[in-house]
Amino acid sequence: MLRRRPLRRFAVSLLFVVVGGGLWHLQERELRDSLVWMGVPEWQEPSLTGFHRVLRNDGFLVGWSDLRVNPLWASYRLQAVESPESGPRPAFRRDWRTLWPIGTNHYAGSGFDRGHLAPNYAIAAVHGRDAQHDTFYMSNMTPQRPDLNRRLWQRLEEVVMDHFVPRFGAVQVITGPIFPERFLDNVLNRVGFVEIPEAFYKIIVVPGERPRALAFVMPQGVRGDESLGDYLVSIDAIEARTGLDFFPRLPESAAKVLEGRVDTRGWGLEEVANRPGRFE
DNA sequence: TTTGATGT
Repeated sequence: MLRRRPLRRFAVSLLFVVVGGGLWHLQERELRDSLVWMGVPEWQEPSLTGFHRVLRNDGFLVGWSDLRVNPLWASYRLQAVESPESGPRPAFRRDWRTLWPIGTNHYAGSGFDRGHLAPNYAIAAVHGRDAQHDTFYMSNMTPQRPDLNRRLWQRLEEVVMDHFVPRFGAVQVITGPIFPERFLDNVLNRVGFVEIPEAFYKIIVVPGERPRALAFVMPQGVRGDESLGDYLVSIDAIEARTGLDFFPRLPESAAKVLEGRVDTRGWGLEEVANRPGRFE
């Protein structure tokens, strides 16, 4: 009798681990699903450069690559709010989850900005103060040239929050960096530990029965005053350059329609494509 | 400052 007790104790412990772990997993999946549309992005084929782990933040998810020392994507939902406000700008923050020592001065003197993926203003306005703080994690930053970050990219983010969100009521955004095709060609092109992307993508989806999407790719070397329309691409084109599958749960037939072409009808892009930036 | 870096 006494001899069987350790075994029983082990069985009970195992039960707790399995049930508890299962519950945790379910809850985690639910939380993730609430922050993405049609599934968490996946890599199309197993590869070192595609590997990422998901960092969950307040209001947004980040796919973190320990190899590129970059966020490969950030995903968040924006819905219309009565009076969008962001409050004062928080300080940048080290993120210990990255393991890599990326302090807030990591980009100093490099000629690159600490460019947000999940944006400060829109996340703050929609998801509140705690979420805003999370956008200042260094794990949400990637090296961006100032003329892109402060001008063309800023204009795009402004159009998303001030034009698309009110127009459609809610949108899902996925955004991230694009690296040269061959990993080794760019492996030493870094700010400290952080690999420097050659371009950035942003995908905006209006969820619904018949979802619509608009997608952009913007290279580092812009002036900043270009028309947003010059950078329209299909989602397929972005998947080809990143190796990611952005909406793994979207049925194939729907994906073909949504991802295969550029369709600007109904977005009113021409009204805002040349809107000047805020800081020029 | 709806983006940031720089310098004190």
